[in-house]
Amino acid sequence: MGSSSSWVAAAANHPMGSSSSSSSEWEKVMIGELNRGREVADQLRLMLRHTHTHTDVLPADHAQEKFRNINKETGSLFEDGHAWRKYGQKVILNAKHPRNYFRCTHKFDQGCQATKQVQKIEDDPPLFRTTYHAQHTCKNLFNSSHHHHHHIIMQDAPAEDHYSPIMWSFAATHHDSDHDPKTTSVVINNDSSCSTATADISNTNSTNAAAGRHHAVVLLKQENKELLHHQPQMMKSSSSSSDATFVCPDDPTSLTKFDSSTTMSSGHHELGAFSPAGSSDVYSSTESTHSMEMDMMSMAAFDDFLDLPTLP
DNA sequence: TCTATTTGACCCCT
DNA sequence: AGGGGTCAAATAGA
Repeated sequence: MGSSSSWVAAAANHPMGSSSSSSSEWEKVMIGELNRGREVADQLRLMLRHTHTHTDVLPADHAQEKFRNINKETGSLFEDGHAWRKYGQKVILNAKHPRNYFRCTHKFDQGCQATKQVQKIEDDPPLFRTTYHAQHTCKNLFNSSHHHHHHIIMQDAPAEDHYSPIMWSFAATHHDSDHDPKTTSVVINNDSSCSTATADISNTNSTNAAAGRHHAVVLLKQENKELLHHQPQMMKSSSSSSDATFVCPDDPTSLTKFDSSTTMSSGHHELGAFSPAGSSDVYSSTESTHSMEMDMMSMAAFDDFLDLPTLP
């Protein structure tokens, strides 16, 4: 599993790894977490047995080989981490449903040539075919080169305890152009322990922050991991110009917990369908000035998520 | 006002 | 001619 080895690399580069006595311990924790992740991934696969995903490499001449198309069939629409813009819809001969055409949002500002087509090809059970047509060349944090996530900076993680890596994924929309979209800090506070993990994420696209998607890996103490499933966390988002708390633990309406039975409309929230209840809950919240959505998923779900859109 | 989606027009290929 | 992919004007929404 390619992304798994990248996490080991991330662990080695982690500030915690500088303490030699704890680095093997840390590695053990990571490997244990990854094994658990694999188990959950298997469960996920079972749950999604209608979501059979296969890769279909079209026969093409060798000159076109680097533009191989990827064909995926899934039981639901899924968020693949890229910013897409719909530019067409066509009725297809002998097809029940129209074909939808998307191109990368960064086609013009970065010259990214990636496109995809999405078409519902079955009603009951629902089945969607997604065909990717070119590699992304745009500078998104969450693009196909997911082997470089270890550059995410993590701080304030004491070395002597057990930690679980948690992937936080959020989309941020800055309606206010005064906000500096280049750096966002996420602080997660466990109110029981007050342990804090901070991740700084660089948004490389300052002109189109609305399309930016941020990902942070934070470490939470194992004994606090249960809290994460039952109780909202205090989170803060800070930019250069202001600090804003966008999830308030005292206001349950500011944080919505999704489970696998929840019907979700946007592609972003389709991730909920990948989350078995109890092991990978997905939270979402909206704050008025930042309009920030946040998901939490287990490493297993994250790996699954990563593997879906991967191109050769 | 700015960005995303919708939808008929247009264009290329077979 | 017509099927499928893209364009772009109109429209929607934030």
